[in-house]
Amino acid sequence: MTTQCENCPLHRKDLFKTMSREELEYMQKFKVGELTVDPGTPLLMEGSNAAQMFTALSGMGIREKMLENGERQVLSFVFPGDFIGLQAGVLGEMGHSVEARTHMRLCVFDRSEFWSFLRAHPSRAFDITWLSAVEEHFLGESLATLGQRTAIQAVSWALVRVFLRGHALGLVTHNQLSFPFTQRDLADALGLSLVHTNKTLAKLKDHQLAAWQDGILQINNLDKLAELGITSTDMPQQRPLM
Amino acid sequence: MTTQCENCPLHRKDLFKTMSREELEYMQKFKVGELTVDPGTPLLMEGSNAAQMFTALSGMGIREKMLENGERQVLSFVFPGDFIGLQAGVLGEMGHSVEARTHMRLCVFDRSEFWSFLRAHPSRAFDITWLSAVEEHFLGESLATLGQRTAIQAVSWALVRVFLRGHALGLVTHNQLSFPFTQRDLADALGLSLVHTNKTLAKLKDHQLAAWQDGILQINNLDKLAELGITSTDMPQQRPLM
DNA sequence: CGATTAATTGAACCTGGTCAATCGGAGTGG
DNA sequence: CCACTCCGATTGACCAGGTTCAATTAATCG
Repeated sequence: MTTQCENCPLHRKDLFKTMSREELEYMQKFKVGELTVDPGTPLLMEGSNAAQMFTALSGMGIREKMLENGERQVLSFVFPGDFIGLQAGVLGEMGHSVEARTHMRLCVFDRSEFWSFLRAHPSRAFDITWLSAVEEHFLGESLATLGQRTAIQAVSWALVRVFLRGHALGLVTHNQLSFPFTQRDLADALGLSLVHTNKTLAKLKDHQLAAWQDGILQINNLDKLAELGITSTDMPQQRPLM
Repeated sequence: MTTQCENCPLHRKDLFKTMSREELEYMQKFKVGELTVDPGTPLLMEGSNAAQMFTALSGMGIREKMLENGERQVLSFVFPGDFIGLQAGVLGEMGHSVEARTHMRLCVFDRSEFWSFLRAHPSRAFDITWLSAVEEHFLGESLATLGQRTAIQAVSWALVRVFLRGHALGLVTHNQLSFPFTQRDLADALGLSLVHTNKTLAKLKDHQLAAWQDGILQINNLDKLAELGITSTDMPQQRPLM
């Protein structure tokens, strides 16, 4: 039994642009079903020509890319509301893999109808482009992190970004956010070794800035953390939901 | 006197999808003029809400991002055919700056007409999304480079990518390509120090793999270089031109 | 209870950064 | 024409941020 789009728990959140009744109706038509997966389930494979695209409704995941020598780069963390599989949708091939890290519920769209959908609803084409531009923006920031920030700056930056995104989604209570990833995931996202990531996190805890244990990220001093990470505490702007 | 789109030297190149007469006509309408700039001219500023978007017709440039501590990250090199300013066009704010590195000629579009243009021509909306997805794909590769490749692997990867892009544009003669950037540009693109970038380039020259002097990049052994850079020699696929 | 996975910590080591000096070419002014 | 300056490239010496290796703890699970 799939949820009606009008009852979707996401599109009422402040982070997302409100959708008109009409928009909800044709999104409902575009939607072909729902998918529920367990932690560790691969959703899309790098290099694959997937037939489906998704919007994450709940749960979290990871976008990652493997090198031929076995090294892994984590590109970003997947949060509720994220659109997954755009590259397969337009390029016909994913440049990275996507994997669930928690139990996830996803809204499923059919790639074969993507083109006619965009053609019929140009405002949604614009929204897709918007999302893609935001992703590009974020990857640019990540690039600057790996290239120019030191380890402690990078970790601080990452925790701030994650926390703000979680906050915008209303997932933060008492400055705490569920962040169900491993230190290895974060290390591979920042291009740091696991050991050094661990020691850097320990430093942040010592300095009473942030603590991340048992899958819970607690931020004790967001402003100081942001300053250390050479970044701001601006909230993500409202974004469209697919 | 601006060039007619149908006489555009770019859209006949193999790298770009051929455009129908009809497409050429409405691109011609969308185009508001041409811009010619000298090396060093800033085209778009990070954080700005630019009124214009461009397609590079000739010359090369650089996309870059500054951190508040003064560090610079080069995101990518701009080649002929690149669309510039998508972020300003849809997000209303650039996440990076774009600067000319050579004399450049650019095709100019007006942002205020962007939305109505996309609405009127959904196939172009799709192409824009396609370009954005390719950019995202590339930034993902860059992230993997900064995060996972060693210095010599990173430099090799970069030279291979640049060379293949140049080759696809027909800019390569006798395995040589004009690559009018400084070692500092490359260093800031790869997150390496200038000194180490210089020494790494020297190694590649010693090993008879690639030489880059006086703005000319010469590749002596593309396959070996690609292998060292943990990448492939696949040519970029055909792309739309805006 | 053994096996597996994540986190943690110490110690040795090395890739790549920083500092500093030099060189060559291009432009500029006297 | 020469002196001077500026910029990019180059090289050597030293150093440190971060990696690698290795061992331990703790939690989960069949």
